[in-house]
Amino acid sequence: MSAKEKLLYAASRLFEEKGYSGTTTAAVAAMAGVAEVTLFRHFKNKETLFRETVKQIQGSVILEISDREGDPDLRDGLCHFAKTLCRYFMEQNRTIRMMLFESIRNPELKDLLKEGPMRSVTRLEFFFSYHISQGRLPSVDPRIYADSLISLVFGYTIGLVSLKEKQDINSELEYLEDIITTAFLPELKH
Amino acid sequence: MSAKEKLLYAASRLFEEKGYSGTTTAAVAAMAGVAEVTLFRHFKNKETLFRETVKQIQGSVILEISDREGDPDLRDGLCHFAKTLCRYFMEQNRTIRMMLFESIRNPELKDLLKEGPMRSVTRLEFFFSYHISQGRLPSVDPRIYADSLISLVFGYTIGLVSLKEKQDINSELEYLEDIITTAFLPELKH
DNA sequence: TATGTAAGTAAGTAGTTACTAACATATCGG
DNA sequence: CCGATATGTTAGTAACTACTTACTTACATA
Repeated sequence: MSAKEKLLYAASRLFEEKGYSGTTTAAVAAMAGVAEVTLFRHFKNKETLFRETVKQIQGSVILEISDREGDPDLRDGLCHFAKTLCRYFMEQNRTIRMMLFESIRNPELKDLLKEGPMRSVTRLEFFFSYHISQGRLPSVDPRIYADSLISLVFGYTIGLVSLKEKQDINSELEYLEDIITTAFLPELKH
Repeated sequence: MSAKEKLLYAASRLFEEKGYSGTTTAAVAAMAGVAEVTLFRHFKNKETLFRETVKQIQGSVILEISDREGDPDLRDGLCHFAKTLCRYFMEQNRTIRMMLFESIRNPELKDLLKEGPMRSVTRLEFFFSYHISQGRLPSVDPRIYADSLISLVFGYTIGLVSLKEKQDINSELEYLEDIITTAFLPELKH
């Protein structure tokens, strides 16, 4: 692993935990096991390091949720989608929370934040428009369904990790399934 | 206004915008218009100032959402609740995002975060159990309904303010109403 | 053998940061 | 009016912070 890679890896862990101003260049270099001056040879300044770090964090996001797009069972597809998204938000929750905060002062981070969730909105829209075309849902703008499911899962997961002491992932996923079949599109239940 | 009050007010604005490590005691004192040493006479250290600030921020939260608890119209009550909550999350979004981030390193902040949203969960539970008792909803645990509505509104609002460039509050509230009547409990629609 | 490249070491700069000490002044209740 | 309490002023400290400079080492390639 090159020095630059080591620095980016260390930086991602530190920025994620301590945010921009809580992270020092000395700490990043130390965690990467390289000299601090090497950091400044690869990155013009701390700000540049932060930006490049954020880019590669978000670049590593792979959402493997598309494999149910043509699922014949709407309810199953929905639950699968929700659970996958929930797991993703859980894994990335610290990065997300950090970026949610840093984007207050650095609005261009919004674009990077969008890349993750927004891509899933498009995916979900396809999913819903397919099921609408099959007559399984009333023919309204599929974006409404997509937005609401993503909002629901996002809110549920971030609330979960931010408020609860300890989480048992499996029981949380089960509860999420309950929520979806009971309150979200309950007409699906039977 | 006493020096202490001025300090707490300035601190709340700065911590909310820049977080803990982005805020300096000098800046707080300057914004409050008092000498920095006065800050340390009222608060043992920066950490204490932060904690007391956070306490009073959350202490000022008044949720006036209870006035529809016995509403005969489930759909109207729900929309009213959701909109009120949405407005609250919008107003408080920077504080919420800051605390969501700071609670990564300072887990005791979770308790303070809970006070706001959690109180509304209880309120909502009453609302739903009333309508369940009236036979307007299937008799499941009302907490499921409460959790999902709060998750939905929370996720929607935080997503909104964090991703969108400019928000027109009224059209966002309308869209939220669409979401609720279309995707959340759609059986209410008629 | 010569040269370029990536990394290290060591030292330092200029500014910031949380926090303290000592002393002076203002304000206010009794 | 007195005395206590609150606040200001000034100065300082020790550590930290982002970033720079000058020079060195190791290795690969021409």
